[in-house]
Amino acid sequence: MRLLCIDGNSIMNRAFYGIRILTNSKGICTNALTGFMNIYLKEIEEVQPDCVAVAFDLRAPTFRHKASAAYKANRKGMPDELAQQMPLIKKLLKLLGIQTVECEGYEADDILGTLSKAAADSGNECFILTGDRDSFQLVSDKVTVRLAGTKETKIYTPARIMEEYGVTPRQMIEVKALMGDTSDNIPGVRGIGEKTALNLIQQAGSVEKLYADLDSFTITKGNRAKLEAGYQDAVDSHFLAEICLEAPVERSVEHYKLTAPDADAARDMLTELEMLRLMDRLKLTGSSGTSAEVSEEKALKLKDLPKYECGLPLNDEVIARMAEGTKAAFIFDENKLQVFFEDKAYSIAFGDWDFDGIVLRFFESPCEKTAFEGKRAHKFAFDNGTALCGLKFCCDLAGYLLNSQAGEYTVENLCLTYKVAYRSDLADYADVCSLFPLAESLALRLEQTEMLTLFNDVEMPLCEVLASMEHYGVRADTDGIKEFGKWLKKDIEALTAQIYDLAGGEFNIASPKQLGEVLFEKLGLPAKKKTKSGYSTNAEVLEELADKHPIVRLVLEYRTLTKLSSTYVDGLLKEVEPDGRVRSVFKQTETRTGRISSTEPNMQNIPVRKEIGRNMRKFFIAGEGYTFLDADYSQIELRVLAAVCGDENMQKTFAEGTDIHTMTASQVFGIPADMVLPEMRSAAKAVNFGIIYGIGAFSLSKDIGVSVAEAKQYIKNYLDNFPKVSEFMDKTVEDGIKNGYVTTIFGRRRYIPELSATNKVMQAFGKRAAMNAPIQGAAADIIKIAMVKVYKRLKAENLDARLILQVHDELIIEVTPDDKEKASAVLKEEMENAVRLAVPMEVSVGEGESWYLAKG
DNA sequence: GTGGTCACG
DNA sequence: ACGTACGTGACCACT
Repeated sequence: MRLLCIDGNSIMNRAFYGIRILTNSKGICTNALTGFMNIYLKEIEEVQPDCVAVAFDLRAPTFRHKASAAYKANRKGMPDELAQQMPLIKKLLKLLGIQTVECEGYEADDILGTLSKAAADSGNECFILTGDRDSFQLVSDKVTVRLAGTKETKIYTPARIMEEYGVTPRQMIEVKALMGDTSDNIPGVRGIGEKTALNLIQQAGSVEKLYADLDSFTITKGNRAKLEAGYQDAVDSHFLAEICLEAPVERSVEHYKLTAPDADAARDMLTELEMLRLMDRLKLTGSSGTSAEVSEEKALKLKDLPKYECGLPLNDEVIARMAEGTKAAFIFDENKLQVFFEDKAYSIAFGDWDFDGIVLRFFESPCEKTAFEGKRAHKFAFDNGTALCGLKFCCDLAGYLLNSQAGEYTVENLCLTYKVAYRSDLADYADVCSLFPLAESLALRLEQTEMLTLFNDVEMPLCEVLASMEHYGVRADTDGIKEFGKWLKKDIEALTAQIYDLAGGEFNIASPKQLGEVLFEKLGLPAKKKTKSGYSTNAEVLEELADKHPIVRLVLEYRTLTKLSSTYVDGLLKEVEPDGRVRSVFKQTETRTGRISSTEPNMQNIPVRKEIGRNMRKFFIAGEGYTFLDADYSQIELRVLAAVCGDENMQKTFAEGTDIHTMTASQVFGIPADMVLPEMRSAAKAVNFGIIYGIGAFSLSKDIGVSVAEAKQYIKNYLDNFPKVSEFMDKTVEDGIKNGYVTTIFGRRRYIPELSATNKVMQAFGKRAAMNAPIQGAAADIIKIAMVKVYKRLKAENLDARLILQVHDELIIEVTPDDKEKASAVLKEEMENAVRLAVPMEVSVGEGESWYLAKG
């Protein structure tokens, strides 16, 4: 059996300091509870224990099993806010069927020690979950310590401890006896720190052996004196450092088996504490009308589905019954089509007679359709000169809206999450058989979360638009790309030779490791930053070294050219299809903010900022008899910010069409707009970006090359001058912490679990993500809405024009010269009027036969 | 498979 | 004392 022993005090402590104070409406603190349960649930998932024991300290003033009367007397008492939560966590754990253990006169550590030994002795596996390193001495073949740490849980086995400290787990006691532990009030030998203590124990093996023969070990004079002076301290500390393995607690592992929770009582308690997210995660929700119950009925209905009705052949006779008003669910990939219709699962596979014909006739049938990844079907229909009819619901898109960071949207995962029966025994048909009840459960959730409109009006129609874009693709000038590639390769060869020459030998310039060795060791350049695995050699570091040695410039140049050559020239040529076009895949369920992403090839990161790279865009050309229109939103994110926070000054600037960065500069620097210098404007621009990203003084200072103090001042000036922005950001973060998610004005949600992380760095990240998501997300919503409208208008007006690319704030259309004026007007109009906000949206349109030319 | 780097909005 | 702006994807080296 697997026993998970948790150091309750230590984990509560970590949780408390990891999350800022949270309270319910009555002022009861809940942050440590939240943090504890987050860690607990994650660990349960990873460890999969059969038994769990949570140990707590219990201090009795009168009795101590350890000698020192002053033992831990001066350990800092815990703050009230944490102390209040201790009885709550104990109560909650009991209600959840988890055993808690406390023992008068013993610390949590002693209980962990006793239980881990008992478990190991009876042949079971034990995992100790704690936030501090005191328990390392307990590690053995059967006992693993899981250190709930800053970034993630670190796992300590005997080998890991040997690797990190060079001693055995038991020797950790000896080490601690020498170095002491201030937080545990173990004195240790005065003046001996961790390094020395480890070194001595590595040599001697134990305190006893060390003192038995101080002469036979390598010890510096000073340390020798310290050791001689501190003998008694070492002996006392050794006693204190050793965790007790004999605490009088129940030692049978069986005793700690997880039992069924008292769901009603737990629900009441969590309702009282207003910890609804946790309730949801513990799957305690649902006695009254939530999705769980509704789909429970569905689950029953699904189970009635007889197995033998799966896998019937899909033929025209069946399709003929799919009249208007009937409903079908389907899953399609290029190799097969499965359809659930009239309580039976039908199927046809590639290679079966008339596969394409039957698939297309099904797609054209007027029945109402529910699908999984319906974009594939749209694209297949377009590729075959027809269209998919009646698609009402894509489960993957619904799953994405409900939680944009769920990762993989598979039918099975969604069924699991949204409580729909999944019949694995139906093998290949399990997915399609679950689709209807799944869609129903998802639709209900969309309604509850107020995202049904976003789903029906934006994401569903958009998947057809994306399929159409994928269908058309973009024409690529392969000869042009190849020639550019040759030119690049020649330059790269010349650079390589020069670099080898300056380095005094050949090496792999593309290897950061080898490059680091050459620059910082062989050539002795000053190393600025380090990464986990060596010297940092990124462009920022190299840029600073550019004056120090001629090789640095060449390396930078080499990087630029090889990037172009490998990623863009070679990478792109691989993706060109026989008809001379590249067809990127636009992913609709990938980003956490609501943006779409582009792969194979990524058409959203084709170079533009520097001229050399920008040349790549000359090779994306309009098809024969067509030209490009390129439209982009001007400062869409700042406009969104101005609109949602309600700052009149910003709104006025956009309404009047004056320059936002100049206006910001005049506010930040406190001077009239006509006195703003170009440097000031560019600093203000950086501040504006920073605001959108969730600002930090350090990064801003780095970005614009001023001191951190100055950057701080800029930010302060900004927030003082735009108090509405400041309020909006505070409110957003607050909402994020309260709800666990933030939303755009269109209702798109982003859950931000990092906000309740135990780790400060992660939490800070959570806050920045919370501030950014409503802005980046709303901008994504707007262009998505525009795409749907543009698509419809181009069709309705019968223009020979089609959307082919989207780059976050930019749309590209391929159009005949005859229709370009009309299409241009449609593009501008629909983009600018996609939504009505407190500030106008401004769009500029360019035209040209290549992407390079069309983008003004 | 992960980390480093760099291309884009 | 640490790490450091939001969101992506592709390529290379290296384990």
